[in-house]
Formats: sequence, C-alpha cells, structure tokens
Amino acid sequence: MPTPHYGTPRYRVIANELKERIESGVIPPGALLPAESVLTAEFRVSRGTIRQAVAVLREAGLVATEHGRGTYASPRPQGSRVARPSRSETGHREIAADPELAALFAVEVGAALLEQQSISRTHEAVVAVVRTYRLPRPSQ
Amino acid sequence: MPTPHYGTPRYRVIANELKERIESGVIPPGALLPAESVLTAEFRVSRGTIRQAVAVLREAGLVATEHGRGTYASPRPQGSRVARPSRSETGHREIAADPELAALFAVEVGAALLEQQSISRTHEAVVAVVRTYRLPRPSQ
DNA sequence: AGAAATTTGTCCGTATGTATC
DNA sequence: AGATACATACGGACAAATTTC
Repeated sequence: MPTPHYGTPRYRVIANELKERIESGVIPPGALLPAESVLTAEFRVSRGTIRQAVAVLREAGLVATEHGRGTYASPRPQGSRVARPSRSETGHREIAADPELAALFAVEVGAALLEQQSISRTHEAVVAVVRTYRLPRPSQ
Repeated sequence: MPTPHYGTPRYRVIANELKERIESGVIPPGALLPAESVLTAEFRVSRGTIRQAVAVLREAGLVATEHGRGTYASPRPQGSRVARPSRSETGHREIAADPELAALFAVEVGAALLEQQSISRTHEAVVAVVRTYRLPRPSQ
C-alpha cells in the first residue's frame, strides 16, 4: 500500500502518542526521546513523518531539539497544578465577535474574527499577553 | 549535483526573500502568494523546500495558508509601527481572568487583570483591536 | 588527538490524497 | 467534471554537530 491517509494524519497520531508519554511520565522531563531512527522503526513510518510529529511537539513547547544530540522532553512548568497553556507562544485562531468587538468592526455579534495572541515572558513568568483582533482576510 | 548546502539553508534564504516582498509591499497584505509550484520554478528548488520556507513565515504570522486555496499575506506584519494610535483610542480597565489567562498568569480564574485596549483605524474603518493583559500593579 | 558512530538538519524526487475553484 | 493548489507520506542522499571509542 503506498500512502493512504484518511482521518487523522499519521504524524498527528504519533505526536499525540508521544505527548501522552511525556505527560504521563513515561518519558520524564529532561529525558531524551528515542532517536528519529528508533521512532521510524517503532511506528513504521518514514523519517520525514517522525520529524513532522516532533515538530508539532516542539511548537507546542513540549520538547526541544538539539543538533547532533537529540530531542529532550521539556521540564514541566513547576506550577504543576496550573493548567498548561493550550497554545504556544504565538498563534492565531478564529473567534466569535463579542458585542464590543462586533460594534467596533461593524459585524454581527458572533461573526468570525481572527485573533493573534503573543505571550511575553521573562524567564518563565508571563509578563503580558497581547491579543490582536482583525477581520478575516479582507473580502474583495 | 546532489545537494550541497553551506551557510544559510535555502529554505531560510527563500523565507527571507518572501518576507522582504511582503513587508515591502511587492506582495500586498491580503494578496495570494505565488503557488508552491510557481515558487518551485522561480527558486529552482523542490516543493518540500518551498513548503519549509512558507512554514517559517506561517509561524511568524506573516502569512496564512488555506488548503486548496493558497497562501495569503497577512493583513498586518507586526514590525511596522503603523498608524498613530491617534490617542483617545486607547483605554484601560480591570477585567476578570478567563481560564486561559488565569493559566498563563498563574492566578485564579476570575482574578483581576489589567486590560489595555487600543484601536487602529484607517480613515473610519477599524483595522485592528489590540488588547494587552497584565497583572495588576504588585503592591510591593 | 583522531576516527568512527550516532543523531539531527537540509534537500531532492515522486506519488497520492483532499480541498477549492 | 476537470484543473489547480495544498497536505501527507515515502525513500534516498549528503551535511553538520555531538558523542563514543
């Protein structure tokens, strides 16, 4: 079979599995993940797919990779009972306009807006969170 | 020729070039970037390399990609300090932390946060609304 | 110190799936 | 339905950083 991909892409399935292992402690904080070559053997996928999966975790801040060394599980934010930020340092998502934003942008309440969020930290502590709202790509 | 690559990787060179075009206005905000196949021809690299370059821009928030449509230049790169806030368009107030902000700032849900809002307009139309959240002045 | 092995980084070419026009 | 465009996946090759012997 060449490469069918229905449903969830394999790299996401693998990313979820690895995430599971990190959060459950199977791969403890600070530990090295198995090498890409090992993961390709375990999941029976190509190296590119593994790298894509690891890239997902890296963007989520769960791991950090070093050239020639390997990929480390990130040390836990020691708050430990504080929920993990569900998003990385910067990201965008679509949100529904609250009444104030709706009025400003002259759209219906609940209309889709683009929110870009960026987080400023010093060391670990969050200093500021900036959310920028815009209209979805300008209708021409 | 196999694939020599010294110095800056090609995908970064290409990302910088595209970034240049977006910030200089050669590719105006909201416009479609050339298709991956076109960029492949222009830069004479494989599609994978082009996708890697575009991924850099996407993470930086300079572009957004839609399946089957193409990649759009974002309305507003963050670098350019555009329009005067024209004053009076900004204000601050105290708000209650929603779960996401609470997690980021490591405070209780509902705790007081400072929100500063500024509104950018061109002519009359609202272009963007920026909300910055911070912890209240520490009493110390 | 040096060579080899390991591991991640970059790049290519190809094939096929899926969404949009 | 056909054409276009992005998404996923494979396999191979070589480069560069690190560790090991």
